[in-house]
Amino acid sequence: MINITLPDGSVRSYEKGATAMDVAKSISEGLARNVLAAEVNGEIWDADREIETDADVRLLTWNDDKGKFAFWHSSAHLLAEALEALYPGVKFGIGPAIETGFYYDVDFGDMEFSSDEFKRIEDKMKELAKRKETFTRKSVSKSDAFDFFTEKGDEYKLDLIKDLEDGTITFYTQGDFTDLCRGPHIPHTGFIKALKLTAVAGAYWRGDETRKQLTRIYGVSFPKASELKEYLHRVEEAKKRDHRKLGKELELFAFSDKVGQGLPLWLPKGAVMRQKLIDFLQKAQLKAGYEPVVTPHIANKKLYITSGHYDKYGADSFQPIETPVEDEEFMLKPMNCPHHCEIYKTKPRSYKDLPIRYAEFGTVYRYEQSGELHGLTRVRGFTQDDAHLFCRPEQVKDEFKKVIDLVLYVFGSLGFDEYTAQVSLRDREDREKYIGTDENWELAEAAILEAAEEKGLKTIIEYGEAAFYGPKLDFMVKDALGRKWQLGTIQVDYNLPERFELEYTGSDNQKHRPVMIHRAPFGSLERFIAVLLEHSGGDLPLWLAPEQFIVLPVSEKYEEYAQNLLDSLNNSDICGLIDSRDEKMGRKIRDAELKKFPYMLIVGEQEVESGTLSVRKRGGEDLGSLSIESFRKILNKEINI
RNA sequence: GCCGAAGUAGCUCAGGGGUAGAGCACUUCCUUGGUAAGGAAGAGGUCAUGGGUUCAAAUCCCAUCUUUGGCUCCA
Repeated sequence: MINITLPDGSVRSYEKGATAMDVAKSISEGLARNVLAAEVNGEIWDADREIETDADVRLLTWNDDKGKFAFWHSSAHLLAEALEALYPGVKFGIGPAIETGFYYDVDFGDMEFSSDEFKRIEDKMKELAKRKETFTRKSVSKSDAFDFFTEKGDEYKLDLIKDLEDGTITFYTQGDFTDLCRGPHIPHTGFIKALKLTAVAGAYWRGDETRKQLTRIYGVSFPKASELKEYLHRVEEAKKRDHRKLGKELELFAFSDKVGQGLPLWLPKGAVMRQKLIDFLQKAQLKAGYEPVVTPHIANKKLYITSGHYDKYGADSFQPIETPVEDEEFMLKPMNCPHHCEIYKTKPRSYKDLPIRYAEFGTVYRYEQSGELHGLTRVRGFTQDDAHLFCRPEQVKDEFKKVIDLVLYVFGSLGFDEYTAQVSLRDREDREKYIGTDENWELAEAAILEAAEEKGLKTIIEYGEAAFYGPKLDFMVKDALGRKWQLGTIQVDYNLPERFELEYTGSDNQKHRPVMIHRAPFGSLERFIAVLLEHSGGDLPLWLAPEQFIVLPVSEKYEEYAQNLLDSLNNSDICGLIDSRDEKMGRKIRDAELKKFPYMLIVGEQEVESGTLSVRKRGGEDLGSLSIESFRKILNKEINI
């Protein structure tokens, strides 16, 4: 007999070799029907894998992320089984579960694969699912595993086996399909009641551009048809918050083929909103001791040769602009840092001057691959809310902490409470690609980790994600569809001061090298606005809305009253307009709601007589009749963030 | 850049080898109104661009451009 301890602390006895499924059955039939896998002593197991010793067991269902993971991973196997049945000779790469759903990378050989095939494959998957095929686990030796896939002719699986340790290799079989797999899997394919293939894409084998590109087929699956329906509904709802759609509807920005791809045009309302964000941050930065500077959009190529950027990115950048007469070459500015270094160098610096903080809303241009461009989140011309801090080495940590405060202030003011703070360090092995000494890197990495720790920031550490010149701390926020984007960034740089030979005179009257910190709380205005739109669904906070209110006269008889109201409310912070169309109130309100005006001011006979205005908030809340003064107070209170 | 998908009126989209369609928006007229669409009439398109096939191409084929889902990249 063995003792199984459940999460609630209760202990039950079972025959040796009992499975998690047996445990579930002993509790209730209903639970047994829903068990997808189990956590046995912290390890995820198949529900039907025999337990030989005393163990802590947690049963996993659809309500556990790990249960979903097993479910989707099994769905990937089901996809592979269907593909093998429909396209004999197809070869398989990897087929994991992802955050939502699963994919499988496959090599169709010479066949061109398109999403037109989805229906056929889905039907086959459903047919196989109905057979309730069990997933059978089997341990195999490395040589047997080699033999199996050599005979099958699947070089991708052989490539994977090559890196596995003998004795740890397992196969899973369902129906006629056998895959190299660590598991675990759900009890049988019948659990998969609803599924949909969602996308097809090219993906390089092992993520390596130089290797063969496989066909990646994405899908989602669910234990109930209603959940698939709900999922598809959620996706549709998320698309309504897409910043590209909102940008068009709210007339914030546009693109033009003639201007060029990835080069956003800011329309009047978008430009107002953008300027408000700039003013907001500028104010906070002035308070925090930053000094604004301005630098040109082009610079001599020599500047980037000095900075090292030309060597690193020159070939993949917009190419130099040549002057008509002299033999000179200029580059479009891809970043502001070298310019700020030159500003630092305009006069000798003392240790007493540091830290120096130069800030610039600097527009930069980068040649991004055409396939990478995406709305406002990935563009070729964008404005960074950039600043460079020059400080003494012992000031790095303190400055870093102040920047964290500023980033959190910005995020807090705009309602980004769900972000990931990612510390990007060097690759653990490959250190070729980084410039600067090991010693400096270690100092910088330690400074970031300590600053984040002292600020109580919950971070995740990514090795190999550092910039080539230094480690960084990035703040990532998800868009409507769950894609992660980097917004705020703080980066330590020991390299540029070296290359530009920046100096200050220390208290010892000796020359010393300052440390540089790059930072941008928004990241770029473009990307920040994109993510802000997706989070707010276009319902911008009052202070950021391009137009705060719209006056809706009940008929043209009240036009003059409306105009007087508008004149007395408009000022530098508050701006509105009148809807004087010959339309009924219902229509005017509907249109104002669609345009996301924070406030609608209805004026008709009652208001004219009493000298008031009737206030409706965006979304429908009726604040009733107010005097102009009390409405102005409401606006001012809400706007002073 | 690579693998898929798409491009028809200002917007959202239907259609599809034989004279280009709808709804909304727009213009004019009627209506003078009270918290999410009042009514009528009108105007609006080289069906992304360039080639090809055909008696005939928006429709079929090829190329290019742009958008888009991924991959790789991201100073």
